[in-house]
Amino acid sequence: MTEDPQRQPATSDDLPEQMRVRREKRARLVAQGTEPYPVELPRTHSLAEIRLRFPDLPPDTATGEVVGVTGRVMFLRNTGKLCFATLREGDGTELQAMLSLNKVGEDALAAWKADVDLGDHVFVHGEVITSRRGELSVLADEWRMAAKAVRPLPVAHKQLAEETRIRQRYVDLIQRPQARDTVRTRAAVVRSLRDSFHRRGFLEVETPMLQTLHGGAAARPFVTHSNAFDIDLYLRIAPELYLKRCVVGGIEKVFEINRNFRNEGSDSSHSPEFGMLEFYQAYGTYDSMAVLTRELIQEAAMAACGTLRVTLADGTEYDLAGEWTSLTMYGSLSEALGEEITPRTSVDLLRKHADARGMELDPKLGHGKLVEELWEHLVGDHLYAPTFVRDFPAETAPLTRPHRDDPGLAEKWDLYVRGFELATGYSELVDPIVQRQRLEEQARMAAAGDEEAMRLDEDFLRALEYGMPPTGGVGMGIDRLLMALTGLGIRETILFPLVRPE
RNA sequence: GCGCCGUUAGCUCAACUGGCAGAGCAGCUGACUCUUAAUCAGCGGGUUCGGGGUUCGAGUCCCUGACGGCGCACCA
Repeated sequence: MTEDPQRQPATSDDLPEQMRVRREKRARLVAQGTEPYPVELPRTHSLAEIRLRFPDLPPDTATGEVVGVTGRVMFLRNTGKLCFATLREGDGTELQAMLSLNKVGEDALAAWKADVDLGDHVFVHGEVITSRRGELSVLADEWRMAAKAVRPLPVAHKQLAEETRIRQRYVDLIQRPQARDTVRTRAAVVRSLRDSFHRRGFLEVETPMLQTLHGGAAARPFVTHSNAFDIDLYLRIAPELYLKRCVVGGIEKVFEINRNFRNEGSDSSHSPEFGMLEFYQAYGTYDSMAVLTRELIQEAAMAACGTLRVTLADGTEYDLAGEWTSLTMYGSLSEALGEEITPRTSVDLLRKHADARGMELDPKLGHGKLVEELWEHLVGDHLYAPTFVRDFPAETAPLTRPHRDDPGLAEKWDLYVRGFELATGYSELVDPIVQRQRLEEQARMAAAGDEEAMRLDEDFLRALEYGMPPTGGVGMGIDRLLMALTGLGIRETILFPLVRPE
């Protein structure tokens, strides 16, 4: 490996002044035999434990309770003989440390002033008291460096630039309470989903991320290569075909929470890698799966927000309670167009409606895609309250069972929330002969250059041939569920979204 | 992929039709035993994203590249 001349170790002369100063402080600690990064500190309580234990002390109280605490220094107020610092621990809990000359001694006080910067982790040992102004504090009789920060924190009172927030999420997490809240909300949602499934007897599985064929969705995949097998592999775009193999094998209530990868553009609601939940239930239908989906989301909202009237990032309230609206794609589109649209409506007529609304659409689109495009433009983009949109054009859902009342329709719904698609559910196609025909058609489209068309997965078809029970299936974006519950963009719900290298 | 906007001190941002590159916070030195984004006095800190050009003179104008944001297209 060659050395990049730009990345040679910076001499201290090259560093910004503030980093140079902090490195010098670290070096001084080492030189005088003080470990700037000690392996262990005699911490007795978290800051939160102390706050919990002494919630309401009057000003100027001495408790007699002696503790050892740690925290990151977030504010410093050094006066001549009495110093104050605000310490913060990981969850955002803050506690004041006080260092007075007569308690901690002249040398320790001088060292505090000389060595401690904003951002350092410190250990403070002393009595729990309240200051004259009533601030709960630890009055130090000893302090130690717990971890010296050699890079200054950004100014705490200005919002970080969005790019910096994403590239240096660790700083965002230090500075911004909502960044920490989002991580906790996500954890609460994922945990709630797992709890909900376990209560209902579902089994969690993990299926391949590296696949020899990509399938289960219409999307362009990432390609990688196995040296040992000397074959190209795809990062999965969906777990669907493997979860169906599970159902064939008798795992009749199954779910997976894992990442999907799609080699497509990213924006405020799309990320190249995203969290996906898929679940399948033998003898379920798209109707029963819609009920289960609503329950999962409502339970997740209760777990994460404590209410079904969730408050979004912009302050508005969003109500997830009760039953949700349900409409059909063709019915709502007919209403929006003022003209009856059915699976038999001609491509020419659909295109005429699109042209009349100035929509520029690929001339190769067939009936199904045109209906979906028109519907999204006229109806979907405006659906704010949670809404199930039922009965899609059959041709755009190659893994879905034909509708029991109309073979031109598929038993498929999309759940729309705040103008975006949150989840999609199906009565799954289990007839191996029909499924083979559908996938052969997809393979012809792929051969004709459609990069999103599915490939013919012989092993999947072989599994279906052994007999798959009637099954309902659902896919739901985890990041999108977070977006629905918080009102944030997808790059805020993902802790470390993909960004170009600096 | 296309269009528009942006990139200036550690951080957040100013700088008029081209004319000495600034502020707040942070940092350094000093003062202060009850502060809360402490205060007061003083001081330092810049490859104005990179490369090229126009000009007596470029943060500013032109060309080009990188990165980012927004809109459109594709997608969930």
